[in-house]
Amino acid sequence: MSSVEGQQGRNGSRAAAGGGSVAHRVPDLGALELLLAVARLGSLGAAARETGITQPAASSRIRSMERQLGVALVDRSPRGSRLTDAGALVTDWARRIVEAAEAFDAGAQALRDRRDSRLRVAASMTIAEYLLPGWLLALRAQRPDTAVSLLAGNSAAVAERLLADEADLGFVEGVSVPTGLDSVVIAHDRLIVVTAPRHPWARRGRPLEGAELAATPLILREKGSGTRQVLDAALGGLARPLIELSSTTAVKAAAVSGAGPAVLSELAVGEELAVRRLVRVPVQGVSLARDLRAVWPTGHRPVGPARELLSLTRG
Amino acid sequence: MSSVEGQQGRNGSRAAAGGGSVAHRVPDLGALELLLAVARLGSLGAAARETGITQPAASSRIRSMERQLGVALVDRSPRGSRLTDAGALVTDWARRIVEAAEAFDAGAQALRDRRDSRLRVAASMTIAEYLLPGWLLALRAQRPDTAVSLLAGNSAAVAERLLADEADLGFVEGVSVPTGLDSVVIAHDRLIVVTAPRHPWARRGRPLEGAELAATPLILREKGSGTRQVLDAALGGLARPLIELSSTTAVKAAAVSGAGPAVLSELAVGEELAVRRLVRVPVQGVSLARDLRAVWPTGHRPVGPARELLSLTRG
DNA sequence: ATGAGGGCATAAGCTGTCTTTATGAGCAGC
DNA sequence: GCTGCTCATAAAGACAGCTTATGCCCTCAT
Repeated sequence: MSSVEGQQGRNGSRAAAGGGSVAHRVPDLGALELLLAVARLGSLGAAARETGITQPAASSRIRSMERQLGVALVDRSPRGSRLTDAGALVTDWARRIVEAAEAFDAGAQALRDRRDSRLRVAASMTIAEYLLPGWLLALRAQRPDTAVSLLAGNSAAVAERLLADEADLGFVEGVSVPTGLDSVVIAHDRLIVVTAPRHPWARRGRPLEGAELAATPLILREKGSGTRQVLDAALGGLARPLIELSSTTAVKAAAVSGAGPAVLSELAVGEELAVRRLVRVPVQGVSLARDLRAVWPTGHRPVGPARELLSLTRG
Repeated sequence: MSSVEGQQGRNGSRAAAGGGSVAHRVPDLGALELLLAVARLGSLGAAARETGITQPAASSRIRSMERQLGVALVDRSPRGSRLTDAGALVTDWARRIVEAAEAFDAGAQALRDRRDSRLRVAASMTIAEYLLPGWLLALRAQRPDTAVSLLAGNSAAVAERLLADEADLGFVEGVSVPTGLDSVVIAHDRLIVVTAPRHPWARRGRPLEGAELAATPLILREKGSGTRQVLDAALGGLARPLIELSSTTAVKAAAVSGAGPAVLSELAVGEELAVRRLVRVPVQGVSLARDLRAVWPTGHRPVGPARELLSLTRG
């Protein structure tokens, strides 16, 4: 059993208006990375070396993190340091933050490197938001010195870039492939109907019929968005909005708060479903699937870094 | 070659040589939170007020974030500020980091509040690691002033705490419910077989048979762990380890690196599957499902905060 | 048109945090 | 006992971020 000793109670719980910022209660990324290094290497000093600081700095940083969290994280001994049980748990949670930060970094770097990049990627929003950072991380692991640039836009914009030779590889979601482009399906996405767990639909026995879906006011992206287009097409142009929001995130938030059923990409709600913040409502008789495709100008099969990235996306 | 990989196995992200730690390339949590506030409120000044700093501080912070990333994030105008296209993308990525930080905070706070907490929770590792932070966040949203304490351990330890009245509500994963406890199923988990995308099994046509699974050396958690017990039971005590590792994370990392097939909880690999870092191998004829249950001492139905939390976990 | 108000930028000074260097102390194995 | 590993402590310096105090720009209402 995890023996977690609270250390000292310094109560800095100021109930600030509007919700206190999490930044003051969570160690910064450097500290979390250091903790991961300690977990992996089993020694403060080694972790310090790896993260490029001195041993006393590491020691002090870990200690102040323990003070901040009010929990002992590592068992120090003259032969090294091991995580406490609580420390192991904290480290697992910390790893998620650091992984998110790595994805952020990979993406941000691609946004920056416009100029001299050896691989220019154009992607639709959903792909750029949810999938590309992971791919870029994988690519970096294989080819650390490949500078990538990223341009996000809709399908038409992606096609335009490719045809103007301003991008080497594109990714689009959607039913049809823009003319002038070759493509390969790299994954499947699906729009799904979700509700808050206590919504009546969350407990329905039988799957939802298309007609029922079309007849119910839904939380939707605005007209013109990719997901809305797919939905409208599937329902015959008849989706009834309960409210229209301009970002996937806003739609999710509204659904979570129980405002009503929402229709969203499976990619966007994986986390929410896993934790049951949202519940999936089965649907019958309507095809809400869509392919995710890699695209390139007809005849110009991807080569070099583009091929590398392409192969990553398919495994 | 039995286990005892200790912490070494935790191979999260190798420090990229030359690149340095991600912490230096990613804005700190405060800056990301500020960016989210700007996105939401449409004004630097308003975001500053909400995050409890002055307008010049916000201005400078956003600016230095833009400098750091090399991308313009915000379109300033005398009527307010809107995100640029790149800024919207960056904000979406940033949101993931902040959400992970919020989960971290919720969990960490529960580890700390041992003493005077009004709700004492005991949970098995998998649940504590993957689900509980989300539940705690939801609980905090409903009842902001409920101090929660968390104790993580195996099923037996959870039962022990409950029976000793050292915990109000427990969560266990497993086939059987410890004696002396009432329980309710709150979710279903399943062990799944995963491989790196280029492993031969990733492209098999037909599902794997139980016998085949039992005959193949697998990357596994050490004997005695919850997942290992379920697997052994399902296969008839016959799982053959290729290597045994002491943490879910280590198993994942080994599988991703292509060392072989691994067996893991569905909960642990949601993200990896979504991004195709791992591929699920269908299995036939073996029941790898397990229930996740909330448990409490027989007769003592959860009341107050415990009931509240329980109802959250079921939706 | 003119003043009020919201919104953002700049400059200067202060404060706190994290860092390094330098040192001490505990434990293992030869 | 010596060497090598570990971690802890102390003192001093560097840097980032904050605040206060301004100023400019634009829009809207009078």
